[in-house]
Amino acid sequence: MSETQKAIVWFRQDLRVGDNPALHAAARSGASILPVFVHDDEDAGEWAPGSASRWWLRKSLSELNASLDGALHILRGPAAKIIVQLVKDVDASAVYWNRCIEPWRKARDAEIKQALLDSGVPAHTFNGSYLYDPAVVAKQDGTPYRVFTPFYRNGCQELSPREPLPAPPDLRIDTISRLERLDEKPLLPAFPWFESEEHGWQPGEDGARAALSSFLESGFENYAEDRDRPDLDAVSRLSPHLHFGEISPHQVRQAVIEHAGDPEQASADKFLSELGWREFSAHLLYHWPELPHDNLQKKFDRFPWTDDEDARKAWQDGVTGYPIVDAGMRQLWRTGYMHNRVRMVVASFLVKNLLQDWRFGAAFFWNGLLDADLANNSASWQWVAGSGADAAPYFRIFNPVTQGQKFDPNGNYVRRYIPELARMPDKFVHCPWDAPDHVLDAAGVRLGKDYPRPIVDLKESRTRALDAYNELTQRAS
DNA sequence: TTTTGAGTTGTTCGA
DNA sequence: GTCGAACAACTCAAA
Repeated sequence: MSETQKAIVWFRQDLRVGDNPALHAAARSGASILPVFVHDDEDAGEWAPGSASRWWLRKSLSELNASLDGALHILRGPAAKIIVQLVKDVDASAVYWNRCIEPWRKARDAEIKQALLDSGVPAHTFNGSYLYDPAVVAKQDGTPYRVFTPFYRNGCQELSPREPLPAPPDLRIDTISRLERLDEKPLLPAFPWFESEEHGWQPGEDGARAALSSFLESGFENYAEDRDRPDLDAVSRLSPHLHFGEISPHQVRQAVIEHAGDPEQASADKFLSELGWREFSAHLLYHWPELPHDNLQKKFDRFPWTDDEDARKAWQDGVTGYPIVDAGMRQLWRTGYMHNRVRMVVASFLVKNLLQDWRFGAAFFWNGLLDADLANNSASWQWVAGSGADAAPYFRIFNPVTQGQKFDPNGNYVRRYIPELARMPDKFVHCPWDAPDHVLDAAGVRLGKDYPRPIVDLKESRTRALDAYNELTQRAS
C-alpha cells in the first residue's frame, strides 16, 4: 500500500479510540486516516440530538479530537452528500464506519455504501456498539425474539462477544487534508445545568473509563441489592458514555467480569443482564423500526389517551405533588439524568395516572436526557405503557408513595431535589398531604404554596387507567 | 406435534 | 402485620 492512500473513518456513535473496530481496521490497512464526524440533523429529522445530548456531543467531540491530535474533521449536512463528496475531494481509497441501528441511519448508510461502491470505493462497516450483532441474533426459526429472557439466555449467551480491541498502536493520522472547520456555537443548548459543573459529568473516552473505574470501586459491590435505590450511589451512570460510544459494551463487560472474578457473581450477573437489556432494546428497534412511533401491540392504537396540557406541564416541571415523581423530573432538569427506578415511576405516573400518551413522555425524555438513545428510550416507554413487545402488564401501576417509601426509605433522594421538603420528617416526606398541620408548620411547608397538593387522586386515577385498559381487551375479543 | 410452564422492575384485597 | 391470589394475553422452548 502506497504512502498516499487515504482512508476516511466516519465516527458516529463510537466516539472512542479504544475497541473501535472501524478505526482499528482502517489503521491495519496501512492507509493514513482522515477522521470525520458529520452533524447530520437533516437526516435525523425529529431524532436529531435533543438539548441535553447536544451538550454532551459537543464535549465528547472535543475530547475525541484531542485524542486524534486535533485532526477530527467536523462537518455538517446530509451525510450522503458530504461523505461521497469528501471521498472525491481527498481521493480516499476506502471508508470505514461502525454500524448504527436507528432506522433512519440504517437506510441512509445502506445507500451511502452502495453509492461508494458504485464509484469504486469500498465501505467497510463493523458492529462496534453491541455485544451481539442485532442482525445475527434470532430464534431457531430465524425470526427475531419478542421476549427478553429467551433472547438473553438462548439468543445471546450462546454467542461469545469479541475481546475488546486495543487502541491502534500505529495510527497514522492524515495531516495533509485541510478542510473547513465548523463553528460549534449553534450546538450550545439552553439547559440550566449547562452552566454549572454540579452534574459531575465528564464526557469523552477518559471520562467513560473514569466512570467505569469509579463504579467498580464503589457502587458495584452492592449493585445487586442497591441498584434500585436512587438515594444511594450504586449505579454505574455509564448510559451516556455507552450511548455515544465513548466506551464499548465489550470493554464494560470485560472489566466487570475481571473485577468480579466470576460472571455469575450476584452483582456481575445483575449488571450484565442490564447490558443485556440494552442489547434487547437494540434488537427490537432493529427488527421493528416503527418502535419509536407505533404501539407494537396494535390494540393500544385505540387507547383513550387524554391530552391534558396542565397535567403534562405539571409533570414536566416536577410539580405534581407526588414527591418521588417531582424529584425525578427535577433531577432530569438539573443533571440531564434520572435514576432508572425513578424513570419507571415518573413514566408510569404520566401514562397511567395522568393517561398521557407515552410518545409525549418519550419526546420529553429525548430532549432532556444526556443518555437519550432511540432504542432504549422507545423500548422502555413502550414497556412501561404496556404497548411493547414483552411489556409490563398493564395492571402493574406504580404507586408513587409506596415506591418512594420502598426505594427512598429515608427520603434523602426527595430532599436532594425538592428543597422545600428538606425539613419534612421521614414518615411524611413521600406523602406530605397526610402530615398533621403541626408537622407541616414545623417543616415550614404550606401545602399548595411551598409545595403543591397532589394533582390527581391515586386510587381514582388507577381505577380510570384499569378501566381504559379493560375496554381495550374486551373490544379486541 | 402438542402441551405446558415460565416470564425484570407491582398493587390491592382479603384471609 | 403477613401472605397468597388475582389482576391478561402472548411468546418461547422444553418436555
